[in-house]
Amino acid sequence: MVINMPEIAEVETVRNTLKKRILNKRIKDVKVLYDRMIESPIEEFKTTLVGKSFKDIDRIGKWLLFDLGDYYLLSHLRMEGKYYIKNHDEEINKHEHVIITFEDNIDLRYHDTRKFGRMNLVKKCDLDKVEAITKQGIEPISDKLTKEYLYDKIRTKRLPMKTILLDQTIIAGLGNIYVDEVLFASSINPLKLGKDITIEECERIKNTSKEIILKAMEYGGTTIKSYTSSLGVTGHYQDYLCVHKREGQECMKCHTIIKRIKVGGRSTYFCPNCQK
DNA sequence: AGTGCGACCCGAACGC
DNA sequence: TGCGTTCGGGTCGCAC
Repeated sequence: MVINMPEIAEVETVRNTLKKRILNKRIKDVKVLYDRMIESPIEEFKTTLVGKSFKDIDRIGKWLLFDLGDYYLLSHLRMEGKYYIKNHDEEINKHEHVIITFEDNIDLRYHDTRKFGRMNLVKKCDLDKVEAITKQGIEPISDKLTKEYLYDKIRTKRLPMKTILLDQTIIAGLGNIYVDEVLFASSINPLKLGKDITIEECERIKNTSKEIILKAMEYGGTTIKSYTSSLGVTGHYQDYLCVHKREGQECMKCHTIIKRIKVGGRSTYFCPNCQK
């Protein structure tokens, strides 16, 4: 099984890798093969990009921000979005939906099997009007993520912790896989409600989410080196997973059988003994 | 306001 | 190359 959900660590890896390959090259042409992927008007999207170049690539939560000088190209990979660098004369794959061609006939191609990813072009001065960006919470790797911040955000919520940790406006960047791992590492049951979480548990969440994400970022950085044709995510970090996708297997800590349940419509894996 | 849930997609897995 | 159905994943928008 290949797990390649782009969560924050994978997006960071894509960002770092793309920065080495596409910065400061003039964009010659833009093709959009699936219009709904682009939230801006298509013609405006194309004409704004052509002639410009990417000055830098930033990241906020799971969003990539391609810096065009006066504009940002915002890109969210959702579940299966990937970027490829290919020669312009290579055949177009049926899942390649946006093709950005540079003046040296190298393409940056956005590939998305599920067509869930989204792109948007915004003027830099309008970035503070894009709620998807401005509402992003604090990242696990940030020192601003404190137990007090977390406690204050969740102490009145009647939602399961699984759902709360998936809320990008509280902690930005955790997805279904890492949330399961964070809750296991914190010994917290995924169904426990936010209002019942103690400040000590908030500290555990803060510490484990940082550790897990830092480790995943480090691992993503090493994985990418073996990558040749794709700048997407290989996702070999399943080697490090303790509970996610391990239903029926023994818990690494206590040998209890890992269970799978649905929480808020999402598959959730946990150890019934370690996470009471 | 807070919470719940369907829609968006389509390949893989599953059921027969 | 069997075929129809179900599932899943992040996020948004709508209903209550």
